[in-house]
Amino acid sequence: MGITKSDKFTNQQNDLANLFKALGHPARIAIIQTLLKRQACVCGDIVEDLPLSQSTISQHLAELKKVGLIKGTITGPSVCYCINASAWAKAKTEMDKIMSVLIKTPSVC
Amino acid sequence: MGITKSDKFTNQQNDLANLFKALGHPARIAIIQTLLKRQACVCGDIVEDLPLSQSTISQHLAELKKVGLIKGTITGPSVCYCINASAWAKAKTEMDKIMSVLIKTPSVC
DNA sequence: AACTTTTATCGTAATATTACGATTAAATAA
DNA sequence: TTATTTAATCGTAATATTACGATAAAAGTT
Repeated sequence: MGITKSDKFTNQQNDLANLFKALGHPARIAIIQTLLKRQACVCGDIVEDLPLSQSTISQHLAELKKVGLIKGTITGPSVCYCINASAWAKAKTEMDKIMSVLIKTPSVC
Repeated sequence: MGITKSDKFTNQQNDLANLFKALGHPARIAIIQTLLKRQACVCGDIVEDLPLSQSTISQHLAELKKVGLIKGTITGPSVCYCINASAWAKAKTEMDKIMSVLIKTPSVC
């Protein structure tokens, strides 16, 4: 059918998947890197940096904002975006939780 | 258009995005967790554990295998899947590289 | 008020993903 | 050889994502 059966999985599984999914596009990785590079992080700056149209960038920003990894503050006519450090810390904790076990798992086959 | 412009981004950005993307589905998170729980990790066991059909599970396994996070060994008529610990270690290193900077980034706005 | 700048949203088209049943292929068992 | 078992692949339909141009909305400027 093509619809992801979120209801069949736990909240923990869905949340973690949504977090990974938000980072599962090169443009969104690039946006994060741009936000790191520039301290002043106006939307227009990102559009200048990336080879995508303004509307597409806006969509990607919305997805990152949806999972809370970035936040945007309206400053006059423009919007200042930046990393939401506390959300990243929380995300890292969740990822580390599963990752630290995984790297220690012996390969049985 | 709807096609991801991979060619416009760096290999590092594409690789990292592909890694995250592979983990961006609750079924694939669940599969990883099943592989952790059971040491013997025959495909059929996973199908029993998850509320998805055999063919769908097989597709998800293929995606995880594509990015190298799991490996499968043919043992008779069945296939034994398991975590590829070294690939996870590499993935964790890549993720940590960007994550550790992010959690220290002050929120300017 | 009229204009400009900036970003979000709308409408759309193209591609990708998800899911399932049916079939195939490969190995074992009878 | 002929089943049987197991997993991958094929065919398909439905939904989601990606991307863009055009338009709208909101704030500042003249």
